[in-house]
Amino acid sequence: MRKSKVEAADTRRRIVEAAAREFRLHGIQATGLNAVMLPLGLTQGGFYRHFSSKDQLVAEACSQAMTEVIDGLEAAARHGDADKGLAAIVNAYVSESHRDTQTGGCPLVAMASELARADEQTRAAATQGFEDLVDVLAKRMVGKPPNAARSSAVFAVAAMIGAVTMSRVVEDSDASTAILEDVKQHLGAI
Amino acid sequence: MRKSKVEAADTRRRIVEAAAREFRLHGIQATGLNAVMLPLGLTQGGFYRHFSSKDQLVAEACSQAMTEVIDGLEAAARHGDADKGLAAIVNAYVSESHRDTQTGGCPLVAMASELARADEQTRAAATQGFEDLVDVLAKRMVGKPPNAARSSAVFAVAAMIGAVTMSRVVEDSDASTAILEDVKQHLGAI
DNA sequence: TGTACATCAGTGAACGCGCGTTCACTGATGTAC
DNA sequence: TGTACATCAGTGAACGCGCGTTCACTGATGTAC
Repeated sequence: MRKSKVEAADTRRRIVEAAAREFRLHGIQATGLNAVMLPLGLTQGGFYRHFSSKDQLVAEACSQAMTEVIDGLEAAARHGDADKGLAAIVNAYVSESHRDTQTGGCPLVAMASELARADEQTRAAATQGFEDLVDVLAKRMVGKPPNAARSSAVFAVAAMIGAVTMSRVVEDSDASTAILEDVKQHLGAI
Repeated sequence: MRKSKVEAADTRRRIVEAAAREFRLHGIQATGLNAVMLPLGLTQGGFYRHFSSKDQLVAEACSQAMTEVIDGLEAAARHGDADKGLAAIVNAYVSESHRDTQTGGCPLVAMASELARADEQTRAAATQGFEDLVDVLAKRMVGKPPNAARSSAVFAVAAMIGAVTMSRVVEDSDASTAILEDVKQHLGAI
C-alpha cells in the first residue's frame, strides 16, 4: 500500500487543491474531509498522513487560493497597456465572471465570515493574501507617493471585496450586476 | 404547560433576538438550535412550535439584525449636524467598535459568506437589508441627482462592508485599524 | 548489487459527539355552550 | 358566570446522520548492511 515519496507529495498537493476548490464552493464548515478525499479516490483515514488537522488544511487551502487569485490578476494586468494594469485588475476582480466562479474566486469573498473566526494560521494566510492583493494594486498607482498609493489600494481592495460579496448575496440578477458596475465605475476615479 | 398567547409571542420574539445575536457571534452553521434555546430556559423540542425550520429562523434573525443596525445608524446620524449625517453614519459603521461588536454588528459582515449560500428567504432578507443600508446613505447625499446618489451609496456600502469584514480577518491590531482609517478617509471624499 | 528489515502512505472500521427534526406526552389556556 | 372540553406551548427522549479524529492493519517503498 505504501506510495513513493513523489506520489505522496503529489497526493498532498492534490488534497490542498481540491480543498481550495471545495472550501470556496461550499464554505469551510460545510465541507467535510470526505468531500475532499473521496473524489480524489482516497479515504478519510489517509488524510492524517499529510495534515495534523482540518484546520491545517484550511490554512494551506486559503494560501493556495490566494496565490491562484493573485496570479490571475497579474496575468490580467499583463494583457493590456502597462498604464491600464490597475483598471484591468479591478475589472477582472469586480466582474460577473468572478461572482459566478464557484470554485476559483477569491477566498476573502468566498469564506469571508468564516475566516474572521478561523484559527491563527488561517487568519495569517488570509491576512497575507489581503496584503498581497493590496500590493498588486498599490504598485500600479503611478504618480502617487507610496503611502497614498497603499492607502488608496487598501480602500480599493475593501470596495472590491465588498462588491463581489454583496453581488453574491443579492438574488436579483440586475441588482447584482448593478453593484459590480457601480463599484467599478467609482474605482475608475481612484 | 401551555403558555398564554402573549407569553408565546414573547417567547418567539426572544428566540429571534437570541438567534440574531448568536448567528452574528458564531456564524449560522456553527450555532445549533440548543445554543439559542437553552440560554432562554427552553428546550429544542419547543422550537418547532414557533418555526418550521432553522432556515426560517435564520431569515428572521437576519431581518431583525439588519433593522437593529439601520436604526443604530439613523440614531448616529441624528446626533450631529444635519449636513454631517453621512459622515456620522460612515464613522459609526467603519469603526473599531463595530469591528469588535461580536453580537450586535451588521449581519452582512458577520455572516457574509454564509448569506451568499443561504436559501431564498434569507437572501431576500439580506438583500432588503443591503438596499435599506444603501437608502440610508443615498438620501443624505445632498446635491446629487438621485441616480448618482444611489450609485455612490452602493459604492460606499460595498467599501464599508469590505472594510469591516477585512478588519475582522486581519489579526494585527494596527493593520486592522489602518484598514478602517483608510476607508473612512477615502469615503469622506465621496 | 542483493537481502533483510524498518518505514509509512493509504485503508476502512470505529470512537464520541452534536446536529436538525420528530413525536408522545403534560397541563395550563382558551373557548363553546 | 360556570363547566366541559379542545387546543397547543413547551418538555425531553429518540431518530438518522455526518462530522473530525484515532487506530490496527496492509504491503510497497526505502534503507542499512
